[in-house]
Amino acid sequence: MINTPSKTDWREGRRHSAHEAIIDAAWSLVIEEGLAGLSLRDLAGRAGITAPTVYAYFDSKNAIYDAMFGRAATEFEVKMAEPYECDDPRELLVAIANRFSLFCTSSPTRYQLLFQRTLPGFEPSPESFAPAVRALAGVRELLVLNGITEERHCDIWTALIIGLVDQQISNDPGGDRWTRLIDESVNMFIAHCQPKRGSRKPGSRPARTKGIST
Amino acid sequence: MINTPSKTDWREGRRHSAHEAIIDAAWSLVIEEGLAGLSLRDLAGRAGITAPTVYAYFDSKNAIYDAMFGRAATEFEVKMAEPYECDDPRELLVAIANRFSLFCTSSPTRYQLLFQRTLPGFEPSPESFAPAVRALAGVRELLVLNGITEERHCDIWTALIIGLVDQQISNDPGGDRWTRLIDESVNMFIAHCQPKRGSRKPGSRPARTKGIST
DNA sequence: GTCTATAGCTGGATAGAC
DNA sequence: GTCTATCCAGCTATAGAC
Repeated sequence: MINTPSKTDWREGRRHSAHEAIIDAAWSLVIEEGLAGLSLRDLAGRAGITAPTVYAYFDSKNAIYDAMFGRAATEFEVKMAEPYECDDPRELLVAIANRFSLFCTSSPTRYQLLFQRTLPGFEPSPESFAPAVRALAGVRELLVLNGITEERHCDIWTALIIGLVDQQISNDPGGDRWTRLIDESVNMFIAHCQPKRGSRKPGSRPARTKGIST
Repeated sequence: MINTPSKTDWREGRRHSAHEAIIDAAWSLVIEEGLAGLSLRDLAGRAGITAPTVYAYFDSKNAIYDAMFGRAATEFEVKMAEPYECDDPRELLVAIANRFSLFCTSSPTRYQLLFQRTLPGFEPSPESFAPAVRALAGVRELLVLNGITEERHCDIWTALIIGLVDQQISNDPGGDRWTRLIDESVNMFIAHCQPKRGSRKPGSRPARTKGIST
């Protein structure tokens, strides 16, 4: 259903199909009412249609969540793929962590849908999930640039950044009590993963890549 | 309501009041159906009573969540306060992190209620929250034992451990991909917070305590 | 595609007899 | 305290006219 936009030009002609307008309304609604507060009535009202009309575009409520997930994942990929202004590998790591943090804190609801699995019975489709996977592969590349290739170090990285973001959103929403610790945390992380680094060029560290792939 | 057990012996005589039995049923239900899947009908059925009878013990559904939160917080306090078998401050940190991790992963639903705020419109009462605060104060003490007193270091600690637990529960439920990294992560953390420590006795490091209290 | 109307269900919460 | 019966609100989803 999502992949069959009925041949009308929903990309060239109007730039904004009814399909997209519904997802617009859905996002504006869940940002106010929470992820679980999405009802088809309210959604339709906000989109300027009636509830049954929604079913002309989506098969079910979960299909709407899936489209919302897909948009969020695409936004994630686009945001993370923007060019960086620095070259130093360490600063790149700080930059990507800050960018990730900003992406998450700027919309906790989006963060909740993308990275926490709180909706009962909802699983994103592979198509909606794909952009997020690509974005995370980009993160992995930056770690490699810093000579960090071991699986467990990558896992510590993701845990560290997610932990900072999670604490920020949960315990100091709107503030910066945890996000301001990103720079220091990256230093801690790098110092651990590159203990013997002096002034050598990064990326030249021979590290065996053991462990499973993600 | 919780603090007025109507004078009957709900601690000596039967060891298990009806009040407690309902919370038992509530927990067994949400563990199967998820936190949001708690309905008064199902709950009553599981407790061997009818739905209206629940209102003889709790004023509302949120009051039930609050009692569930209170029990979880007490379990948390009890578990974290158990004596440790080691004396070395670093090993104490590893032990407490592992204990916390085990507590969370052994019941993701309980973790979700206690540490993630996912229930719309529910806020635990101060009385239910108190045990969790006391338990976290114990964690702080262990950090001080390691000479870690600065606010930002404590915040990095909580973020790091929460991040490991969160990734474990979200991306490898039932496994140990992230929890097995606790020991190494504690090393990373301590190396950062105690950079100049040689063989000096821990706890004697003079550190100014700046920052707000929690 | 969009509407009105409504089915069918589940939820929290209450009334009142016993 | 516990029950039966019920209210009322909300939800997803469908039927069928236009």
